[in-house]
Amino acid sequence: MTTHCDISPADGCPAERLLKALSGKWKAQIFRLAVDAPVRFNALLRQLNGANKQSLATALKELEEEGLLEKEIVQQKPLNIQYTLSEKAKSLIPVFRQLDRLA
Amino acid sequence: MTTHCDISPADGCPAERLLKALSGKWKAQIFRLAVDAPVRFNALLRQLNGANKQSLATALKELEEEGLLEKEIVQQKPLNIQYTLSEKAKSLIPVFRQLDRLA
DNA sequence: ATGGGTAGTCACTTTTTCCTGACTAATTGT
DNA sequence: ACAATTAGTCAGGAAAAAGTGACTACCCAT
Repeated sequence: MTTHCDISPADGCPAERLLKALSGKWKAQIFRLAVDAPVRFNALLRQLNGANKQSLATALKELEEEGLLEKEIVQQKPLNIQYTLSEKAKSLIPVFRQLDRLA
Repeated sequence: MTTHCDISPADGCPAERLLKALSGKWKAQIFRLAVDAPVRFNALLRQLNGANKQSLATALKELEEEGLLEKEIVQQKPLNIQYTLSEKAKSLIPVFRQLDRLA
């Protein structure tokens, strides 16, 4: 076994998992917006030109499931929900910046 | 504009491009194998269980187009082609390792 | 000349992903 | 009461990605 992380198991090393987690449509963009500020459903719908409810809902749900975004109900009264980057996600930011420089 | 790289243009920042370039099926795995040694078509077909010619051909072509892999004809006589990581791709390895640690 | 290796391509089917439009359910403003 | 906001869901269709099996073309060993 010469690879730095095993190849056989159903699905790969952490980096590969992350890659997959960010590979659906809109996901990378949502992540980038979330770097700057918490994101919200309808706001995203307006910001991301061409996006639709269904795809955004799926993207948000999956980003949450992968532990990159955290959903929080800010207010119940006038319904207000926001998604923020998890600590894990925040720790990835410098790495992505580095990628921006190199790629 | 608060984003660290512009959101509007057809397709995003370098990191996002890279992400997309590695998001097709088998691509990440091919990349990982190529880190250890040059890869070859039929060898990949055997190494990557479940992979098929068509998908590998596409993956290799696209990785090449994105400037991550370089195709070289080692021998013409008994046909022998290999794909190696480009310099750019090699420069990304430490970043991916970091990702492995954090993700 | 038959079988096996190299590296693919081509047409077609299946699977997955994405998009569309209608609908829910609650709150706020006019 | 009515429109608009919030955040979604659901069924169905279109589009994109992936897989299948047959085929090419060339080389080498038996």
